[in-house]
Amino acid sequence: MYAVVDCNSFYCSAERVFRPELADKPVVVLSNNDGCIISRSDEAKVFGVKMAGPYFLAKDIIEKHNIATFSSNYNLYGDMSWRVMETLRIIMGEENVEVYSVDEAFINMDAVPFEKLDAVALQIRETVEQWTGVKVSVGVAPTKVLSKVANHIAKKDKQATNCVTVLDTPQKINEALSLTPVGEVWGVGRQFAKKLISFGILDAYQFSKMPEEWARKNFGGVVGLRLVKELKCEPSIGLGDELVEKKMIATTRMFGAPVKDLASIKEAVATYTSRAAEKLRRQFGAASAITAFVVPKMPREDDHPFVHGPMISDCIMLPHATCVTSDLIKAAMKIVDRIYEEGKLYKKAGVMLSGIIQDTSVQGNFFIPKKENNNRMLMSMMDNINFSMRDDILKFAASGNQRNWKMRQEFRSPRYTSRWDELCEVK
DNA sequence: TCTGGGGTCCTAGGACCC
DNA sequence: TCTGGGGTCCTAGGACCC
Repeated sequence: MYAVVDCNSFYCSAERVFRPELADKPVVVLSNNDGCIISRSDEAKVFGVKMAGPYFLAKDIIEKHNIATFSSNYNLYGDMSWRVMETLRIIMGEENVEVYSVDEAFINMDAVPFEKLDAVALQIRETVEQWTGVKVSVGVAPTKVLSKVANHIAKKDKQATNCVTVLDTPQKINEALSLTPVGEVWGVGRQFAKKLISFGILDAYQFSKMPEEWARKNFGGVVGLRLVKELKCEPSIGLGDELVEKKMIATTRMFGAPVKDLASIKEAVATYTSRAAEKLRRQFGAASAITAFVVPKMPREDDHPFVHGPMISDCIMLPHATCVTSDLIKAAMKIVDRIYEEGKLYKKAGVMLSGIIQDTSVQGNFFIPKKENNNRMLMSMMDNINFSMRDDILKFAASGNQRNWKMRQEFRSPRYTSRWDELCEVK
C-alpha cells in the first residue's frame, strides 16, 4: 500500500504558521513577480479566486473581501517543507518516504498492518500538524495513482473525511473511481483528457476497465500502460529514489518591467547563472553545456488567451564540464551577445545547465590545472559565506548592482525561519 | 499596464556504425 | 531495375507533474 501526504494549500499554510490571526481568514500567495495566484486557502476559493489566474484580474475580488495577499517567499516554504518531510521520515522511516515535490510525499505503507491503515494515516496527519503547524491530507491505496485519487477525495470534503481517505477494498476503490472525472487522474493532463472524453470515457472507473494494449497504443506507450495498470490495482510505479541528481538545472525569471538595454540583460543573465551554478554545486555536479535565452515582449492581441512569445536561445558546449561560476558566466555572456537584438523590449531571460556530470575536481584533480582546483575552492568559500550571511553578499561584478530588471515582490513576508534578522517577534 | 518557475519521462527520427 | 539488418546515441518535441 502507498500513502500520499499532501499539504493543504501549502504556501498559504506556511504563511499562516507565523500569522495565526489569519488561521480562518482568506489568504492567497502570488507567483514570482506577483504575476499569478499560485496558492489559495479554502476561504479564498469560496470567493471565486481562480488557481493560476493572473493577479490583476483577481485584484477586485481580493480587495473587496480583504483577502490577505503574499508574494512568494521560497526561503520560508523551502524550510517549512523540510520540517514536514523530516517529520514523515522520523515517524515512518527514512527509507519509506519519497519526497515528490515541495508539498507532497509518497510513503510505502507495506510495514503497516492492514487493519491499522486508517489509524496510522490519521496519526501522520495529526503529527505533522502538531510538529510543524501545517495541515496535510492523506490518501492511502494499493498503488500510487489510486492513493492520489484517495487524496483528492480527502481534500474535497475535509469535514467528512477528516483529511484522511483509505481505499482498502475493491468496493471502495471502484466507488472512488466512479466519482473521479478522468481529467483529475494523476498523469492525465489536458490533452489526454480530451482524447479520453472523445472515446466516451468520462470517469476514472471507465478508464480502469480499458484494455492495457489499448492504453499503450493511444496514450503515450508505456506511460498509458502504467496508468491503466495502476488504476487496475497493479502497482507499476514504485517508490522513487530520493536525492537523485538533476539532469538539467534552470534559472529563469520574468523581469519586473520590460528591459531594453544589453547591459541590464547581461546583469540578469549573470545573476541567474550564479544561482544555477550554486544549485549545480549543491549536487556536486559540473555542467558540460549552457543555454541562455531571452523572450521578447510581443504585441498583445486582445481576446487572445495569454501566450508566451518565442524564446530566442543559443547553446555553448563548454570545453570541459565545470561548476565554476565565472566560467559559466563568460559563456553565458557570449550567448547573450549573440541573441540580443538592439531596439527590442524583453520581458524574460533564463539560463539552463545541462550535460551534468559528477564534479571530480572537488577533491582536487591531478589531471586538471591547479588554477581550476583553486577556483573550485573559491566557489565553496563563496557558497559558504553567502549561505551563512545572506544571499548575494558575495557576487560577481557581472551580476551588477543596477538591477532595474528585478522582479516585483510587493508583499513578501519575513523569512522567519532562515534569517536571524527576520525572526518572528513576540511582544 | 499587469499572466511563474522548474522539473521529469517517453518517443520518433536522424546520424552513424558494422 | 535492383539496395539488409541490426544496433547505438543524440536531439527535438510532446506530454505530464507541482
